[in-house]
Amino acid sequence: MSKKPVAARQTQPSLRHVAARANVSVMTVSNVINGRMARVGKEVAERVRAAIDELGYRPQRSGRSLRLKREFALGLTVMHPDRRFLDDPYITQVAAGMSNHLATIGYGLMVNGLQDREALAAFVGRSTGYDGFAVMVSGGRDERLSTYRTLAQLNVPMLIVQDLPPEDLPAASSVRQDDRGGAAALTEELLRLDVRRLLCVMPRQIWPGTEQRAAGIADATRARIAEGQLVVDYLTSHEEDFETSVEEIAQRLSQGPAPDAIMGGNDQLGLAAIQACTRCGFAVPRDIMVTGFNAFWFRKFSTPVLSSVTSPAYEIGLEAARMLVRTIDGEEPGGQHKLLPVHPAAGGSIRPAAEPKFGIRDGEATAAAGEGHSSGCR
Amino acid sequence: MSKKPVAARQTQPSLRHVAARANVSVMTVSNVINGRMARVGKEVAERVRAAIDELGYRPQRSGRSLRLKREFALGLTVMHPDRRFLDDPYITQVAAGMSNHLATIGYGLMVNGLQDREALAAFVGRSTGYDGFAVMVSGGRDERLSTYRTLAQLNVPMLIVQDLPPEDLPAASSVRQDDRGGAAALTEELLRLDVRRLLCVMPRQIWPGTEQRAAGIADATRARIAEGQLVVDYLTSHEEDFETSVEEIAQRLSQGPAPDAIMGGNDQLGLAAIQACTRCGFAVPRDIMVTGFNAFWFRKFSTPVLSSVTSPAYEIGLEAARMLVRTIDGEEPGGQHKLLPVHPAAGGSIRPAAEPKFGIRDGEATAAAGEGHSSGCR
DNA sequence: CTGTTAGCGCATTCAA
DNA sequence: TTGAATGCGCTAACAG
Repeated sequence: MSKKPVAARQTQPSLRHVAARANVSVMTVSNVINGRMARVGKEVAERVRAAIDELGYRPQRSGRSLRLKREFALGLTVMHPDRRFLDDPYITQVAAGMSNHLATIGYGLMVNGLQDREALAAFVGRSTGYDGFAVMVSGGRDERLSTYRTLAQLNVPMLIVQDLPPEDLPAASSVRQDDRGGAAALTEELLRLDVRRLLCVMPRQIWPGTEQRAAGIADATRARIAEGQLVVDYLTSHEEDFETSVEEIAQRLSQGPAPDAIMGGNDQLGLAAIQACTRCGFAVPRDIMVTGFNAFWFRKFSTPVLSSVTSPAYEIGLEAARMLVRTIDGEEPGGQHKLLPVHPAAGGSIRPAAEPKFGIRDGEATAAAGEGHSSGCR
Repeated sequence: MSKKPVAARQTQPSLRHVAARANVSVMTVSNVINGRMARVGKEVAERVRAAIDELGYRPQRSGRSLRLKREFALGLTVMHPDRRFLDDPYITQVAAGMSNHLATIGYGLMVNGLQDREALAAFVGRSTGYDGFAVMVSGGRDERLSTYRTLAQLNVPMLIVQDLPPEDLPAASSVRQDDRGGAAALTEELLRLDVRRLLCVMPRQIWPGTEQRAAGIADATRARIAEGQLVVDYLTSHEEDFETSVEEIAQRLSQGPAPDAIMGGNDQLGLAAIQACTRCGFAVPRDIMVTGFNAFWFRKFSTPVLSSVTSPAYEIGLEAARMLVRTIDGEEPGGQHKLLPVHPAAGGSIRPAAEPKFGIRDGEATAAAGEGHSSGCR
């Protein structure tokens, strides 16, 4: 029996209400809820559960958080100039992976888009409410590092997606996909098909991943370029405005000597390249081969289906959530770095002979190779 | 001077630490932080601000939440069988709209995907931590209503996106786009172009919006069907597997008499229809006209660009957040219902003459009509 | 203008 | 096995 009368409340019932109703102390109710059945008699537990049901009681996060110094939530912070920051399949897959993993352990995911440094400052000044967060930042490396340093002031575990932290943030973890290796492997595959002139179309809006892909292409082409066996051209294009991309690529195609292959820095640009080829009268893949990167669902919207590289974005989200939670739980220090492999995504925009030889995983590549073939425009 | 010594803590500084450092009481610090400058001397405020900066203090949400009975966060709950629930442009735009509005008022957005009723039950049993939530549910109407009823047990303001609540939930609000009217207008436009046989391709996975679009098509065709001037066929197709959709539509095209137009229940299916037409040797829009719905960015990936209807999904997110917050603040009761207009999104997959006459907004439609024309495959 | 008191809901600690 | 006391960080209400 509680001495203090329970104040009349319009709001949610609390432990006290349940305790009063079940004629037990609040601690007993707390123990029942948290499954500490060793400390509660069976009959009492039943009574408590009945009271919980009758009152529709659900534990209130804020009290629990205050007591345990745990928010039971992670953040996903995206620094990107477009206000529709979420409208990017990469980000949504990471978010879905995080959210789904967190749901299994009773955590929530808070998403935040920061359009500029001003929003970043406001965010850092205000934000609490999670135990750790993952961050995805667009822009050049220096800009990104500065953003990471600012975010580190939040003073909770931070995990960087698709990028490495600067050395002065040893506590920051990271999860990346092997963009560099994947791009190199893809490039080598094209080179094996006698590509002598290659056009790389990179997005104007830089992300860490696209930087790495450019590096991978450079890795794979350096020797041949030196030998004079290969010419690599670059074109920077808006990925946001598809039609503009198509025109920019088409214009380039109509100017100089035609490339044997076009590598898009992502799938959007790969699709734009296919359209540009078609528009200029080149057949894909016969005259020009085309590749994308990430193998998102919309790569199938082209004819032929865009050959690409499968991104484990969803798995990155899962892993990011797992790593952060382990660090928060003190099971693992910060500063961990994971690199997930990428796999070839067969399509019809590379000449078929190439597909089975791509990458390490012969079996999978062969199995997947059939995937795109039925969609040819015959 | 605080009597109780401030315990040594590894964690974040609290008001007490700041107060001790600035030699003031906690309330003064609180007042400074909350901008109640009328109650604080100018010099003292400066000293407090200095202490805040030196300690890197940020207010802790849980204490504030506990005291004020406010979580300063909204939820976005998506009930959909695919674990990659976020991988849908409609949902991401709603989420971005909500998140961006909430950021301006210091609120957070928590996203949740529920794959099945089991996850739903777990969610309802556990979830606290927001002051209200928006919900997007796929499936048939009865299923959806049952989901809304279950979610209503959370006992915080609920706003349904793209659907109306059942009558026994008068407190639930909603925001929708005018799918029915938009689909009807689009259909009428096609009928004006002498369509005598129409094929509607609807997704297998139902959402409230697709249901409404089907209703709109029925509205617009009923009379002509009765007069024997029009035949409408229906095809249900997976939108998830693009290649399968293309094949299903192509098969239908090769079976019976060819339709004059194909209406896709969404943009994915519209794109699939264009590919199916091409594959079967029909020119779009000359032989068969094709439409989609929502006008998401990827509609431009086809040649010709898919004619569609612009969805205000982002604005729906903004409005959802605004309405929920107003209800939470007690400025407005629940049970409000908003319907946002849709607009034609000109493309090349309807014969050009049609575009300017579409819908109400002649000026806008005419202006937009040029948009798609340059991308024809000429 | 500034300080004191009290209590939000919960779980750890200790006592019965 | 159960209960009572305590305090996490914060702010409304009131006292000085």
